[in-house]
Amino acid sequence: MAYRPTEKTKTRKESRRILLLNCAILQINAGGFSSLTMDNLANSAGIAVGTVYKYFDSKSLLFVEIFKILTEKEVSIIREVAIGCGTPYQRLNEAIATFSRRAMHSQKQSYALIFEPVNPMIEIERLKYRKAYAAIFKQIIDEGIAKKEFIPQPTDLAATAIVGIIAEVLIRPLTQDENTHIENTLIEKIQEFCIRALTIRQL
Amino acid sequence: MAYRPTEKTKTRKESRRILLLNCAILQINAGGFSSLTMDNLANSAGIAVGTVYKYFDSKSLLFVEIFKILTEKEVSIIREVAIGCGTPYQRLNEAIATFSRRAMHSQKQSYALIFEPVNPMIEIERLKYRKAYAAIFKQIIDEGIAKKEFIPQPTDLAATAIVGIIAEVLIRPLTQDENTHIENTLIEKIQEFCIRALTIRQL
DNA sequence: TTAAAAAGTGAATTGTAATTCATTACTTGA
DNA sequence: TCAAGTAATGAATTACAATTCACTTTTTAA
Repeated sequence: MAYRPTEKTKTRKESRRILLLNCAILQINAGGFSSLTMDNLANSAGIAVGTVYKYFDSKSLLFVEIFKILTEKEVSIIREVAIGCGTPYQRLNEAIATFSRRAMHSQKQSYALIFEPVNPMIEIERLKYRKAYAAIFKQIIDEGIAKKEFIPQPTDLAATAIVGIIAEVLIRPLTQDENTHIENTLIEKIQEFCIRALTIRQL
Repeated sequence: MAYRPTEKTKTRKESRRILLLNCAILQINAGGFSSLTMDNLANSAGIAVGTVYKYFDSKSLLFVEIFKILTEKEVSIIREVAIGCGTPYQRLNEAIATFSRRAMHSQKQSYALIFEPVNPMIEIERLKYRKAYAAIFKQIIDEGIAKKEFIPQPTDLAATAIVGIIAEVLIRPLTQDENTHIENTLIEKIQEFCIRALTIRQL
């Protein structure tokens, strides 16, 4: 005999949820996960703290959802490149370059996704994220070995190693915010290092 | 006309300080940095919380001191190996193996030192720690290039890459505590991957 | 209009752990 | 033995942010 949620309210609710996610992502891109509190999220979205809890049961769940949104996007972009055209050699180089370029263009975000200290729940997601990257590299490497472009080797390890190299060489230095100067030949150097480890070279 | 600290009291104070550090390290080895609170530290040392503050001005400073103790030890062990006898090739392999073996033998500790989420003050120390490792690898690689054992290449990057590889391939999997089975050929595989990236191979 | 349901509010509560500090207990040299 | 200085104590305080909840406002359908 009374109130029932209608299309209109459902739509409004959904768009508010998205607004909240967007505000949260903006904040994370500006100052990392540690800078996002339920209070400042409510503020920036222009609603009350209590209301945030109508949309997300807890901060942890909110964080996990955001983490998944951001990482799934990144992973899918690299996956596109990886299954694109070209030889395994070319696609590996392209995948490394794309991963690196994107990291350099949103430094705060990639630091947050790869390195920033987070709670255990997100740390679990982070592991999946890194594994997803490795799986992509592994596929390219397997194919490259099949085509005799790459040396036979444990491909799981090689793929994981590449993720480690990019993280350590390119993303970790972003800790020292801003002033870090990254040479624009760095990506090429990373590619060359990885390729040397993978390919058969002619003398 | 009265009390002055004597040798005896100074000695007692120093040994208590060391006791506290040891208790703290035990706790960290058992459950990581996150498991150490000022309360349980005081408990395990058998003293009152307030007393801990007579020895360490804050938890952050205590943590930094512990972090330095642990990492300086690790780094100095690898450094020994690195400046030991043998060709650059041999010493690189030995340095990688030592780093890896030590990590595998004290899993909780190496995870804590390399990956565990920590406060910003320790994160700064961690960066120095990783750089110290890289510096050791760099020295070996530079020498190897001079002796034509390794291919000329940006050695800073190669050294950092090796740290990234070991961290990602070997230490990060330790996150999933205990049950993680690590093959005992893993170290060899890491060595082979790194060597391929560095050396000139005969066909 | 109106009553029921849902959504929104924000001050108050809770949880957790670091840190303080008034008080008590030792140590020392006279 | 005593007075002065130092060390130890641990309950109370502080800090900080997540979370709750009694209350108000909005929305809907009869």
